[in-house]
Amino acid sequence: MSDASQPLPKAYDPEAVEADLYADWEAAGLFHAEPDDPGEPFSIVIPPPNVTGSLHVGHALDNTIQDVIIRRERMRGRNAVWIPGTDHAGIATQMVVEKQLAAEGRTRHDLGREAFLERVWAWREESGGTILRQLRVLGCSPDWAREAFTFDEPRNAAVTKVFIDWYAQGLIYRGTRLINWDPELRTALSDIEVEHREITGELVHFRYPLVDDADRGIVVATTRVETMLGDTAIAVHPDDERYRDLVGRSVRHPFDGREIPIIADDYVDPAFGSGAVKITPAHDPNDHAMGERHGLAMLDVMDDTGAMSAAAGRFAGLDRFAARTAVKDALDDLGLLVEVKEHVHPVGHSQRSGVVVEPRLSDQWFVAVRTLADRAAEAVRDGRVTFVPERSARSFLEWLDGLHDWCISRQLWWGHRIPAWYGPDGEVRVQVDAPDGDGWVQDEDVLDTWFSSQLWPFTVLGWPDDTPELARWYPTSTLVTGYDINTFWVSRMLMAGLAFTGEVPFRVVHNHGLVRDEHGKKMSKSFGNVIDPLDLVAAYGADATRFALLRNAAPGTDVPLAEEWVEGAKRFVNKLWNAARFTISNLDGQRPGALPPDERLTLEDRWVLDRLAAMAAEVDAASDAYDWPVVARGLYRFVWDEFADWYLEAVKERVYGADEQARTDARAVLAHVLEVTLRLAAPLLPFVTEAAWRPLTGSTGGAASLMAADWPTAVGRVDDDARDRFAVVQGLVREVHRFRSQLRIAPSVRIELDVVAEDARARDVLAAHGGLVVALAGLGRLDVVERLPEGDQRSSIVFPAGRASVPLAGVIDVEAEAARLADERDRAVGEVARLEGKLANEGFVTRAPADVVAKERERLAAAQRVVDELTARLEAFGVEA
RNA sequence: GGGCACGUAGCUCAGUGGGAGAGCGCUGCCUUCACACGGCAGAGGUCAGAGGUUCGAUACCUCUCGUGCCCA
Repeated sequence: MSDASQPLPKAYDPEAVEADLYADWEAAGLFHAEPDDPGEPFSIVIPPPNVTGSLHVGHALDNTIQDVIIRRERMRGRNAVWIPGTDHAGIATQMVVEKQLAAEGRTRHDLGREAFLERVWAWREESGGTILRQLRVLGCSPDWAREAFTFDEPRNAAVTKVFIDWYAQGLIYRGTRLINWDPELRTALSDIEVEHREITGELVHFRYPLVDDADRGIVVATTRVETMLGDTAIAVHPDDERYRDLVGRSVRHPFDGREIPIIADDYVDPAFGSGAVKITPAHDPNDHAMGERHGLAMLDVMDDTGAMSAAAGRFAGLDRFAARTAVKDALDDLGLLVEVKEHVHPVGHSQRSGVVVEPRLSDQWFVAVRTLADRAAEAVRDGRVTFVPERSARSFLEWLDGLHDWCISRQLWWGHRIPAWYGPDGEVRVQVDAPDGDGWVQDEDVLDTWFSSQLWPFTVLGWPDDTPELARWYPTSTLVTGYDINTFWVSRMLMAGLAFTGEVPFRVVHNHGLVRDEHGKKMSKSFGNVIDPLDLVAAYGADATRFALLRNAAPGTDVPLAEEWVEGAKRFVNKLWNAARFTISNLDGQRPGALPPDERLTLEDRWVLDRLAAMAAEVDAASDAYDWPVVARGLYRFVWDEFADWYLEAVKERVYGADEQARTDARAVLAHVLEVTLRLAAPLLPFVTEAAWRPLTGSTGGAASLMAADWPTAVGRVDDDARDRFAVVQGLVREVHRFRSQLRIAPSVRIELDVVAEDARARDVLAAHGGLVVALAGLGRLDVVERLPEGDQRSSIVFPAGRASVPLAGVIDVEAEAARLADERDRAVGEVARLEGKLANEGFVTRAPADVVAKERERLAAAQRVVDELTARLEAFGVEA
């Protein structure tokens, strides 16, 4: 651990401290919670990443936010637990192992189900869960002892119970329905595993000849012409004059001679294409619905690989895309092809394999979601669950409203096997073990991974057993996830949670956005703009990586990230480190403790305590609101612009001075402010704050870590008077700096100043704190006078609370000085004009609030003063006004 | 087509019914005893456009244009 006797390094070195600090926290048990620990319960469950995954920048953001929340809640004294784990990622994991097998020239079928599963488990033991280990590098502090897996034993039993219970309640059923089929992976998918992408394809118009009048036909348009092999109707709009006389008649299928009826249905859009639509109920969701309305035949013309089946006649065996071309050519040969146009349209792709999904009739298991979704929606509407940002709730509700039954069976091996048994006489039983008697065969399929992860918030706490964890930490407090996951997972947890526990699984859903590159582009390998969070940690440290992510992570808003911004965050971390280093090295062993009595606080002490109070209140409130950019900015501004830039500079006089009492008092305030600041920053920047806090407090780590310190509340003290008075000092100091810079006066030149104050307070401040101004502005002398000395060897500085006169005594370039004065005056003249215009407006003076008008009048007077002063000064230089 | 979000400095973003801000980038000066991963100063903006409300609009309302996302 850090050794307080060693001098602190000049530059903060994350690599030198992070691993040790993390190990120390973990060894001290600071991540672990028990249900009977003291404090109000607070719990978070991790959105389980795929066991196959490795940490990408989206995970880094999601888990950093969770870590910030849980660290703060621990410091607030809550009985806080953060439960980590992974999901078994049915398709992804199976694909990983199948790929390995393919490299050996084998398939899973060569191994057989049992051996294959053994192999997947072996892979999981060895390589799975990399991502959780990577979270440590980021400083994440979940309760590792409670790590869970969606496919481990306790979760397994829960999944089976849920399936059996829902089946008994009629909420799970088996049926032949149109589902999304992945012909590559040869499995069903749920609606949400289908991504719609805009594709440029062809809109093919072709003619179906009428049965009773072969010279006449009806033209239809389609982007998937191969599906015409499965057409069982032609539909037109009932009000469409063009086709009115055709409804009820039939067309003849050009390839197999079938007669296909022409029907009328409101669903048809007369304006699209020819106004007539071919209907393929076995291969299109809308057509399927129409087929059910009209009792049409369902003709399935494809097999499970996406190739045309025997039902496709002469096209049998062709892949669906080859068939598309072949059918088009065949129609052309028959003179039935009318037109082929380029057409951009959305096409469903498998999220897993990337291939075009085929809507297909199939025997699958489904969850009837209507009643579950309605209960979930109710919980959102009555506020049992709230969303941050609130607007997320609205689209969530709309989505729930349109939800279709959920296809939960997958034609895979890796996953929870469906507890359904088929008897020799066709009987179906849903139960844990095989029914008595011979000939019972278990369903071959497994359940969708989401079917188990929907149970995550309560199964990780021990459900269905009645555990102390469940009693204590359920419902969980906050779920942190990207808005893109609301439909996938949040909705399902809500439905399942309400169904099985009677309570919502979490009280708050905090949505963050997606991490993008610095121009808002999605990160993608093909685009080459992917940022690896582990590279960031290696180069800039975990704290800087966390800070850079949080700084732009407004609720529900995408998070742009660029490597150079992380570099910027690192500079901030270094700034904090050096402010701490300065403080600690000047304390001479003094520890943070009580502040000096009020009467011994100096102006800068009172000011910094006021700023600290403001920052602490802002950070606290913004943390409650999950407004991370405000939290990050609040800390940044205080540490850099207030504590380091002004307070540390101001306090040096006392720290380096000879007055023993003043030095002790200054040290006390310094130590106090730094210590509170470190506590406020600790959830965001756990490493650098801990590394500074230990030498500051003399802590040796372990249980006595900053991590375990109290979250500061009601710190500092609001002090408007100190703020106003310090502003007088700041205003003058800034103007002196400007003066120097514009006249190129070297810092070594000690400027001497005679100052006239505008009012009594300013006079009082300048008289009492002249020394402070002298130190901060690098002056040789400061005298507060009643009247400024005259003379052409002097120049003027106008600052918000007064005017100053500077003897130039030959050090000044007269031309540069004249230019400076003219520039200053022009600025003020513009200001005067603007304000005069405003105050000349009758409406403004009579209708605006009196205080606003008064303020504007004061501004005008001040600007006029500047103009007068500078004009006089310019005249002294011989410049005409 | 429906819904949501968003157009403010070169880039990424704050912001408020009454004097346009930050970080990065850029320019100049400064190696002053916490920090050159630093200090000080500076340049840079018709706050997308048009109407409306108001004494006053970057902010509130309407429309237009543009961008992104979700759903159909």
